[in-house]
Amino acid sequence: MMKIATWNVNSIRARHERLLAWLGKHAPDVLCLQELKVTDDAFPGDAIQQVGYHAVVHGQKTYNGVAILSRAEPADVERGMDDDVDDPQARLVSAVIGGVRVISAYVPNGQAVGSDKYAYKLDWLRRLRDHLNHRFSPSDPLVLCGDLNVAPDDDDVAHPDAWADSVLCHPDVRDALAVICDWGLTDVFRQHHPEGGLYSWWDYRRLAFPKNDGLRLDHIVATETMAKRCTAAEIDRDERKGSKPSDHAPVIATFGD
DNA sequence: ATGGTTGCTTAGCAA
Repeated sequence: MMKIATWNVNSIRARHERLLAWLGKHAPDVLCLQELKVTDDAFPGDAIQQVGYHAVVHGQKTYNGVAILSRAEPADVERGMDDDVDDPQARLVSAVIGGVRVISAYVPNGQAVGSDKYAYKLDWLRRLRDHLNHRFSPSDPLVLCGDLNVAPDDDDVAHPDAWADSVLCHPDVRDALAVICDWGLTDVFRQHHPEGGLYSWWDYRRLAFPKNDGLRLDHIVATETMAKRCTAAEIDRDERKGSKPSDHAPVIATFGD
């Protein structure tokens, strides 16, 4: 059994205590993190090691930054994408853990449709598809986890009309994510929750969480061999409660042997 | 009610 989780912590400094508590409570085999907002040297690797986890870190000051925590030792670590683009933003890291290629991704938000940041988002998603194609095979045991900053369907959005054609829901970003999944990846959360109406992100503003005015932006997508092994998936909504939560809740998937 | 939050870094940006 292998429990793989993903969580956009929105600053690992601000979420240090919550992260350690969460690891203790849920004991995942793997936890992909996004939005660390620290450089590698400021990552709390010692505290994480003390609770039994290895850490592979691709950090960045102030913005972005991704990591993979794992009980088993990680191998074949890759940072960023293997392409010609000189991209200073730390948004992708991957490693092989227990024979499974695990990728932690923080897809650009895109800010506003039509902006430079939006163009970068679409290009980044296109590059990710090319990277998968170039580096890996759909027949590999592979799991892509992260804040993908796309709500795949209207039933992943509490108020789809309010978010229509936003950077999180625009047909262009939904298509770009579909192109990635067409490579050979299945949304394992959706596999276990076809009903919709379940969210992983709620804006800090406007009482969005108490009103459950959320979107499902954080995903675990897996190649067929892994999707077939996935026995359960959940969003840990409780982690969004209480004092000083991240605006994202963790997503957890369980894989049988 | 034309709003509201958080984090990083210090007044403005990003989400």
